[in-house]
Amino acid sequence: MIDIKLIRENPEAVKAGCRAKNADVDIDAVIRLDAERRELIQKSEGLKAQQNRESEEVAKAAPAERAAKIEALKKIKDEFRALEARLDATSAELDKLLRLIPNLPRPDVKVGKDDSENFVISTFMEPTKFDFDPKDYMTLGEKLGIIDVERAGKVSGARFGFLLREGALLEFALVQYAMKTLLPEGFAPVVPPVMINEKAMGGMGYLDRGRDEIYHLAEDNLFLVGTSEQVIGAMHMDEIMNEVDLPLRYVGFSSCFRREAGSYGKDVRGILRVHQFDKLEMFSFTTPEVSDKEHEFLRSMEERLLQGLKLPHHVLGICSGDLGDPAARKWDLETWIPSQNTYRETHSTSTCTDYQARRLNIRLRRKDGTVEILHTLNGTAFAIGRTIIAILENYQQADGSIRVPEALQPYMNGITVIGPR
RNA sequence: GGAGAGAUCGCAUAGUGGUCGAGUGCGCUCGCUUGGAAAGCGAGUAUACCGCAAGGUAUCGAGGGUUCGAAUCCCUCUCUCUCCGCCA
Repeated sequence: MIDIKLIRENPEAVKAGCRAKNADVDIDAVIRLDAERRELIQKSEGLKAQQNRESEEVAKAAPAERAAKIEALKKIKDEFRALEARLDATSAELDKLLRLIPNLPRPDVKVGKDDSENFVISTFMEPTKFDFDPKDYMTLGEKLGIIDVERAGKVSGARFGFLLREGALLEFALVQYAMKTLLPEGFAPVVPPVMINEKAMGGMGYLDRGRDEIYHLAEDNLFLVGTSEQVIGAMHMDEIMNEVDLPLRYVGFSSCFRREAGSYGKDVRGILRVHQFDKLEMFSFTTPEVSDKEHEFLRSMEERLLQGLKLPHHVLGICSGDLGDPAARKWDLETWIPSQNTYRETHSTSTCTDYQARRLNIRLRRKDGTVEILHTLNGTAFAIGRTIIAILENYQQADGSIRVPEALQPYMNGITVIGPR
């Protein structure tokens, strides 16, 4: 949610931001409803004040006058209730519209209509070259017995997978490697719940849009998280943090669940796009003035993690039209996938400025005692499945075996090459 | 899953229809005192919204109801704790 004051004071800037994000929202209606709401507040609170005042007099009144006073107050009570009903309706309507307004892009974000206008910022390493015919990760993974989607189909259905043996070990190695890299930077590790309630999921804004991506456990009214970002953000809702405790950084490890509704036909084979995968996610709470710097920092962490694995990748600047609602700026890291002869998204980092925090009511108390909304940011440390895909394909050898990236070797129980069984 | 108890201002507690947005203690902040500190003394110590301001309104787990008036009475829900069952 953006700040209503911003709309009052600078509606043109908000309209421009919505245009840049291809969001069709009626800002003028918001302004009208806001004015109406404030007028109703003044009227109803004035009436309430009168009622409160005169109610007190009832207690002091002589018994003879009491009945008459109470009779008069009954009228005020009815009037107040009518006004209150109008106020509630107006507020609800305003709130509904307000929630549809996306976060505004930061000034440095390129304006563009969709992903075709995203642009490469930097590139690390040349695409991997092979002096043999490289295979795709599924061919490699199945042959090595470390990925099994066929049996996953048997027990779960399409878009699930088993990671087995060295495949599973790679997951834990990635976790260890990421922790070793991130903990010295002040990230607190966290294993969050993956089932969250309606308030938390709604607070993160995922129920207004994209609801059909989310698994809902109807019997218990719980939702499966699509990313630990949803839990880590919500875990501090309705809290006021002290300025001295910021930035507060977490690195969360969790399974992530996505229905992938509407992605039929895309990436159907293998484990690139599945209903369940594990992910390490960075999350920061910061003061507003340092959030842009923190965003750069999260991106630098992502680059460091990928560079340590020596995986070819590039950094993509996401244009305004391709930003999600909460994001004010986003960078994606795409890693080279030889079998597809292209880069695929493995990492993404966004600053949500105060957009999520306002909905979640997460604030900061300055040293001088003033209170304001803080900023939230998130970034992928590793989407494990996709990173394993990139490792298998880029580190494959002519005989179908896989070299283990040096950075992961300390965590692989002595395994340096994953060979056929 | 069964039975019971509870949820008040950072913490601990008081408060059963009007003088309660709310007392007391602890904590914290500032001041006095001191060579310095402790103790002691004094003052302060929530958030949001509306309003140019004065000020007003709301919030005692959440939502609804009764009443001229609700922390206090009624209903629903959530969470916490204890015992039993089950379990990693």
